[in-house]
Amino acid sequence: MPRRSDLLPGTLDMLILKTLARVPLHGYGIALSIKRLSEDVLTVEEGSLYPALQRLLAQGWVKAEWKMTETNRRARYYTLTTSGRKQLGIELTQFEEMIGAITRVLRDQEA
Amino acid sequence: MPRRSDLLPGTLDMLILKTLARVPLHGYGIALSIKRLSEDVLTVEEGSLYPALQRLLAQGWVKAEWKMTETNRRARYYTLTTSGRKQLGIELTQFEEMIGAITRVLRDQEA
DNA sequence: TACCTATATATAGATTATCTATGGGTAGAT
DNA sequence: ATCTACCCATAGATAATCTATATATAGGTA
Repeated sequence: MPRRSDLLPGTLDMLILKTLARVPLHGYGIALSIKRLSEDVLTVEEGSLYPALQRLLAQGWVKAEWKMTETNRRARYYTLTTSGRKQLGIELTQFEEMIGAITRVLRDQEA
Repeated sequence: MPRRSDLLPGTLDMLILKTLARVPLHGYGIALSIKRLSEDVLTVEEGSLYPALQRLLAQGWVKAEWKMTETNRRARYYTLTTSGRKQLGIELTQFEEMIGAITRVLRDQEA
């Protein structure tokens, strides 16, 4: 059976960085944002989300800060760093190049 | 460091099925075709290609036959089966849905 | 002859990203 | 009191890809 993923593997970090490029958010909020903007097509599972945030922290692409939410809960807010913004640009470029290449292969007519 | 893949993970089977939907080919020919049509962006490594072909065989989405090439070599030619053609349709639909969803998340303006 | 390059198949093992499952905990509403 | 939505996090399983390696041959060239 093929891998029925909730995400296209390799795109999660880019999606998170892009989400944080708009506004700092906590993990749960990031997942909600991606779900809503994707119109429920993309679901970021907790077991994917938190390890991804650890990766991004370790790379220095985001920084984290504990705060209270508007609903009065402890939450860890993530903010994009300067190098994170640069990384987002790199990943967007690579992604577009990949999609362009895949599209060429999927086109019907031979070269 | 992020995973610098030669492919977007999760798309290889679809690319192979699509390639075989045009014409039966041997493994090496499939890799060349994808490389050329993608204009050298996508490189299918041997260690990815042959396991993928085994998967597709095991699923019954392709069948294989040993033949001689025009250059007089033994090669295993793969042909898309009926269920393989159906599977290709499924994967194309899912892929387009995913890309659409990712594009919505990557758009600049909030919903 | 010997060598080299392109053609061709295949597997073992490492790496890594994702998912499943689980655990902990709180605010506010019913 | 209980429930739902909100929040964080990790362990272990699964699966797809890559790196490295092995084998082999056709045809051209030094």
